[in-house]
Amino acid sequence: MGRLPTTKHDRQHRLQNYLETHPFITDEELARCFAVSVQTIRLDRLELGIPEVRERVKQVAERSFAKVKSLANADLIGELVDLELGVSGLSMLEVTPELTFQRTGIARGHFLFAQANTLAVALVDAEIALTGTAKISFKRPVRQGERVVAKAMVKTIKENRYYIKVTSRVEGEIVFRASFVVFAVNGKEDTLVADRS
Amino acid sequence: MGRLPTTKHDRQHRLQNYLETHPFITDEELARCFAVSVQTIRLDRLELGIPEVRERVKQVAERSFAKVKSLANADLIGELVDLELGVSGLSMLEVTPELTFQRTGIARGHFLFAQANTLAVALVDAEIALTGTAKISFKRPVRQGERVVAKAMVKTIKENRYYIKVTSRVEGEIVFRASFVVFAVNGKEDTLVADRS
DNA sequence: TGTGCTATTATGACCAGGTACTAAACATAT
DNA sequence: ATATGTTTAGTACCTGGTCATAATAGCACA
Repeated sequence: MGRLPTTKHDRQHRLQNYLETHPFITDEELARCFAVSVQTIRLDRLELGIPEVRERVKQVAERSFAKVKSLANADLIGELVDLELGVSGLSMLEVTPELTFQRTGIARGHFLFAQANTLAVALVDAEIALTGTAKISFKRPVRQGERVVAKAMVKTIKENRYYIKVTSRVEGEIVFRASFVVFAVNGKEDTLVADRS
Repeated sequence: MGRLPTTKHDRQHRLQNYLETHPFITDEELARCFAVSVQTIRLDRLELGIPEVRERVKQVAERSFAKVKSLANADLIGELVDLELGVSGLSMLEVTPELTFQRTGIARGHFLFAQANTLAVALVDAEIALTGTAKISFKRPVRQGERVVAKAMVKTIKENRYYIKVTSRVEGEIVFRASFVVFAVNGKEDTLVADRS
């Protein structure tokens, strides 16, 4: 290699890193930013297989477009794999990095809760189901990459109150437990759902 | 107005709608799609104040980039407005459409839980804090547009266990209550956090 | 000292997807 | 026939590139 082995390699490295956090920057701006010519930047991109701005912007747009949709429309957290209305249900949740504390890689508790809660609510055979109370217990932390299987069972139904138990496991080991009281609301909202809108 | 009042107006309307669901389409493609010339499309965009493809793509990219970040990196759900470590804390959460059931406009319970839980965990003065158990109670449904204020108080600390109460209100009215037991974990993970990684 | 090698920069032709402007064709009501 | 609104066409120019070619700078090595 030449006499400036560090320089070029180093610059390309920094370029790559920089573009990950600033995907919307043009070659011209990059050139100014790295104090080299536009052509050098283009050569670097070529060698590194990095597409032009517009392509990068488009990629970001498409990817996060889909992501926002999937996150926003998630009426259900976790994938429903089995459901017998009013009786029992099963849901699976893959612990992706988004669900964890970045520092520790441990899943944030409320996602386990969310999985259990949405499953419990899904079990209820009514137009609208609202969680009333819950007792929950985290047995051990769940880490990135683990697959959480939540199993819900309806224990009792009294009037419009469903008593539901959920147990979440990772490879058979219990990681989370919850008992829910869920209110079934049909048609007009009753006193519980007293709101003035 | 002219003799084709429907046609033009109607086309522009459809154009606008179409672009909301397909923001990445070029004028040429639009022209083919609406069976008019490219110039007509450009005039329509001009009249409607719709920017060119690249600009639209960029907007989508920037907006949803930020959104994904804010959703994914939300180590904290809700905005922390006050915090006295180990004593008490206050957090606010604006109920946006993403947080609600689309059908009813009622906030999904796990977001209220998440707000309370992250607040409780934030209160703990330790390297890592993990929720152990919780009792929660939803007092009334919260709707889109409401602003939930969660107030957390540390009740007791026994060894590494924090007993924390959280009360969430909308305009003074209690909508949610929770009691948490949170474990403080410093340095090496102890038996509770028994994992084999 | 010249030769070779790499890295960098410059230059020009070309492209997509536009903007901005001018002009012409078309339809139709008065 | 003329005025009016709609649509289409054409041109010059812009940004942010690709691709190919060439010139230049810096240093090693024999």
